[in-house]
Amino acid sequence: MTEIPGKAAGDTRSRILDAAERLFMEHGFDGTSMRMITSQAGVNLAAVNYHFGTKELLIQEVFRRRLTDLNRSRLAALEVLELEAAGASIKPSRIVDAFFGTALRMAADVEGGGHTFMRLLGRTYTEPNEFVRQFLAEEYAECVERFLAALYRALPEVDRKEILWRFHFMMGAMSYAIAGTDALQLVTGKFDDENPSQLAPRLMSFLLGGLRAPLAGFGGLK
Amino acid sequence: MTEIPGKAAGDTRSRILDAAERLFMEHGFDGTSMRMITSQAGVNLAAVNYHFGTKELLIQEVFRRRLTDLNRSRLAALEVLELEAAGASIKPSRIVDAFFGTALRMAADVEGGGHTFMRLLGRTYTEPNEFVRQFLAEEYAECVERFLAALYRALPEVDRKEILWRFHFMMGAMSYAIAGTDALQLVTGKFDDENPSQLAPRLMSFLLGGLRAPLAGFGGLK
DNA sequence: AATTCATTAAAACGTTTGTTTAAATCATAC
DNA sequence: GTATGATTTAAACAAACGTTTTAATGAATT
Repeated sequence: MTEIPGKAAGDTRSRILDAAERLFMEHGFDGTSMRMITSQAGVNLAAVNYHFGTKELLIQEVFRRRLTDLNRSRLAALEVLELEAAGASIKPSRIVDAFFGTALRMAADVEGGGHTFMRLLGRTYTEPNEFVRQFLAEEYAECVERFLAALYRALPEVDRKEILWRFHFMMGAMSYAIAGTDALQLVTGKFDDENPSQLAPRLMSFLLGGLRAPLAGFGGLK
Repeated sequence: MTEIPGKAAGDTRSRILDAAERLFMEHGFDGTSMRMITSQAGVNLAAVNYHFGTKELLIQEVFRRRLTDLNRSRLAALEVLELEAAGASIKPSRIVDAFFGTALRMAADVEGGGHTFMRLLGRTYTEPNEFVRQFLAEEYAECVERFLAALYRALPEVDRKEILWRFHFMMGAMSYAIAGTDALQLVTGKFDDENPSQLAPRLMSFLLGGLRAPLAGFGGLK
């Protein structure tokens, strides 16, 4: 049971997960081979299959490792808000912060790997791979449901379908802001020199502006 | 030079491009094999290499075929606005519509393939593949530069860096809204039954709300 | 009718893929 | 110290990959 420095028990597992996380983020799932992962992790090729079974199960574990904590933190933040409100209505901005702000704070953790993971997660929302989509949906189901319900209560005068759309839009803006920093920086001449510390307040303000925007369908469109 | 119905000259090229477009959208670039493309297109395996050279050049052609028109339309819409204004300032909402509205109108064209392409394009913004990112950046450079300049002129009192960020956020919200409809629909119980006709006005209203949101940094943060 | 050039067809190329096998090595318990 | 179970290692597997090659087919020109 003694932890040996340099090569502790379970060290191989962690090394694989860390290497896979970074490589999946950089090259995608199909673009990352088992050999890339194991050589980056400094372990034998067969180690992935030994510890995780298959590549798909490794992908699943890469997500579960962090996603469980993320959504637990989100729900904990929401519960704090609900307790504080004590039955009264909660400001939508607080709810948005509990969901998106929590993710942004994780994305700000560069050293611990949270930044890498959030970039990977952002890309995965639009991942073609059916298996990954299915897994993500299940992992998110409860958390999203709870937050949507909270928003419905906080905005009782707004059609629920509209809230759903706006939640969708906010997810997109955040995912892309975290994951797609490479995309436009070539066009615009790199502007992430101060990333990601300045991202959070800017994005939050944008999201709340979008959430509060007048509903479509006033100018004749419907 | 006579066009023969049923199997016209260049028909093979188009069949390949159409099949590749759909398959890339569904399975990604690495997840789509040459054999998947050629069998879906009903042509011989060697046809892709004969007509396009390599898989990478095929990918490039899939994008160029539609992207050139899209950005041409965007720039044309912007020029109309600038001519109408005749030197006076242009409303930011008009500029946003010229850029994002044009894309959304293309995405609404389901039969002509514009919908498929825009979903592919949205996914590609966060594409890990270095080669694809580089190509997209070059293809977008001029158009983005022109629109950013227009927004700078329309909002002279706003720090240009802030405008750049918000443009970035808007790109994310749109890309995700078009490309990622599968992602959350599993969670939320599918809501694209009326897609994509209702998407455009809702998204435009959200984007404008975000663009007009008060800048971050009031509450002590900077 | 013969020739020419573009296109299509079938088969094979060498690599790389994820996974498995079987032997070697390790730490721990008896 | 010997046995045991977990882990690591090296080697090999069939399958799938993008691409190339060589021959057959097509239509238009001379």
